[in-house]
Amino acid sequence: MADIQALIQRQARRVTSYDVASLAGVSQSAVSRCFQPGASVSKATFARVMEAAKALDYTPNAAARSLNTRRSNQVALLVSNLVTLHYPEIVTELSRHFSGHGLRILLFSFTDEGDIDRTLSEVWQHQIDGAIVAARLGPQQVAEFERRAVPFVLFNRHLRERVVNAVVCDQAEAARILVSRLAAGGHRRFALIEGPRGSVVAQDRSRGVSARLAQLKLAPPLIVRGNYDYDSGARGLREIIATLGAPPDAVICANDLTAMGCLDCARHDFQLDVPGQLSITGFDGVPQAGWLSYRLTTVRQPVEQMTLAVTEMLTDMIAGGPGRPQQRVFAATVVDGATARLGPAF
Amino acid sequence: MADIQALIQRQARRVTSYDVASLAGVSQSAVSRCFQPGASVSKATFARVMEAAKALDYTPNAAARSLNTRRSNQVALLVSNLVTLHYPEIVTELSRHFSGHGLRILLFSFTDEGDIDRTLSEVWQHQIDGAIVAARLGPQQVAEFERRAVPFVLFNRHLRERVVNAVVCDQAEAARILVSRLAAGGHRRFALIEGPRGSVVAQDRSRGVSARLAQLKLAPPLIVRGNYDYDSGARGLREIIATLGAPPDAVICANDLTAMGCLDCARHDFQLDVPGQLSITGFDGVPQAGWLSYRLTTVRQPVEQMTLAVTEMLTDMIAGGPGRPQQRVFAATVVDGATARLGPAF
DNA sequence: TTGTAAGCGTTATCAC
DNA sequence: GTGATAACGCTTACAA
Repeated sequence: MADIQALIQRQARRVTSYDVASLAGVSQSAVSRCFQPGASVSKATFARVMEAAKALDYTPNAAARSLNTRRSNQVALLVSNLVTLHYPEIVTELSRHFSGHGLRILLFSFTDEGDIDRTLSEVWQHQIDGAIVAARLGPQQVAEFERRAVPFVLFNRHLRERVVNAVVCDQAEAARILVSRLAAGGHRRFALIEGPRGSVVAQDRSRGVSARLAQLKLAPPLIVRGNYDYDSGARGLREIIATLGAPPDAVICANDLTAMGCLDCARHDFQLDVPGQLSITGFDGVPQAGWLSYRLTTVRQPVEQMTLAVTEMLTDMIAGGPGRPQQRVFAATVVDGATARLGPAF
Repeated sequence: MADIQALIQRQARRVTSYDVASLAGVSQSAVSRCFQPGASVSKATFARVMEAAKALDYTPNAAARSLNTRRSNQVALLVSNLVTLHYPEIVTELSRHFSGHGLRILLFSFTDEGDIDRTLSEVWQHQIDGAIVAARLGPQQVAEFERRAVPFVLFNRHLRERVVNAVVCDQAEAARILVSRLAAGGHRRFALIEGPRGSVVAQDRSRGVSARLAQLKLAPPLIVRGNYDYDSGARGLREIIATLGAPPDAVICANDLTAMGCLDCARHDFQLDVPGQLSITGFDGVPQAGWLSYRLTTVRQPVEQMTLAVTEMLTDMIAGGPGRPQQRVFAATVVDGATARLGPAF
């Protein structure tokens, strides 16, 4: 008893496996084994060790463990804050999924995507077991991941140059389907409010739109630049109407946020009937798009499935070595809302 | 040169400070010093070491470092996903602020707040330097933080029993002001769509509303339970109207999301003129509340200031020991939108 | 099954 | 300013 008290006293100095060992009357390595998954310990020792551990409030020191296992059980999540604002759920979803595999998320977020190099140098300091990258990554940065043999998966990004591990949603295909159905609904004159220049996703969407319009022998869209935010919608629409002198048949917005801004501007500022006089569509399928005031016609990305795929890919790589790079592509689905006159899905 | 090549070859096995030392022709401890802030190294050695480090792509091993400094430079962020959905920005904001102090955020998120105990046992494994808790924490859990001498700050939570380190927004006061101005605007019959039972913030808001109404000698509000989400708004309003047989003068919603759901339901389903026939208010001041379709009358929490305060408090504690517990209270401000007839601020 | 002892890659404490 | 050397708290052969 006095023994326990003495040890508890020392606890301010941190309880180690030695303390537990001496209280339980076993060796330190026995204690260590008790805290490992498939160890070889007798029922009796295990019980005594656990009792002692509980009495002392002992928890293994992760730093020491990771020092010789060379695994930190930590995964870096690199996100630009654009991502967190649009899909707040992916951060917590990833955290939940990974914690099921005993992995924790170490967060690296940044405003300016140019900061990525500085961020990466911070990343290397931590002995992360892998990384999820939901931000722009250049070829030389990808090369650094490979040189350091750190498993990584890109989220909704890809490299044009070659295949790297990535989970993406087929944006161009989504755009094609959307345009097809709008065309089938009778729209002829299109405008497009683009996303920010730096975004590959935005580029894919824009290209998909233009490509499909060309295929259908329709006039190319009037393109104005946006920034993925709510205000871009109103700014974009004003610019479009100013340029054309009248509303087009349809405005395709780079994402839902922009579309909702555009919609509000069309209705409140221009008193336009949407979709009577003008169709407006978004991309993403965020929860707000479903709200009664919007019921936006959009294209939904299967975010939940995508985060699951990321988890699966990364944990596999961590467990079993590199394997060959693969890209998992998910299809988006059109959400037939109340802001566009879509033709049949044929 | 051959030397460098040999070392680079071995890099697959991980570059250590010894590798750098031997390449630079100095001792290992010299290398170590070069990577410490206020070390004592000559310009010459520093230069040579850095050159060698760059050549080998050396980065200090954080696990080893934290093993004997007893600091991981990691801070745990405990959030229920309610928080992340409502304030997606706080996660990235905290990450940004802390990274300015050389601290990284280790994310612990959970759906069910009951999971907190299991989560905490995971937290202790990592040698975190501190914790931010944006989730419900009971007295015994607070005690555990204290017993383990882990600095922590509660975000928008507090303990009824005693003062612990916390950054909060004065919800009750916010509710009082809101009710006062609604009363000054001529409202007499109030209804309240509450937040989830478990939320202290929601409770404070409810109590503030009831207390102020009582003070003003107005009838107590009709209270219906909600869940902080968009659907709660419509469900709540239907229940209120069913119970009263007619709309009240004002519906105070526990948060913006609920208020927007309530607003949409009032306008689209009940064809009510808001704020002509009915006033609706929220709490929080989320970005969506400002959108043209809503222009919600609400009460804004100074989230940015609050995250800054958290950062300051926690980094101070990490640097300078415990200090005495303090609570930093911020005031909310009424956002005079277009969904309620508010009286003067007097 | 259990104990002994050698790392893991740093930082910290000394002499020099 | 610099270089030995002892921690830090664990995992992991290897021997018993």
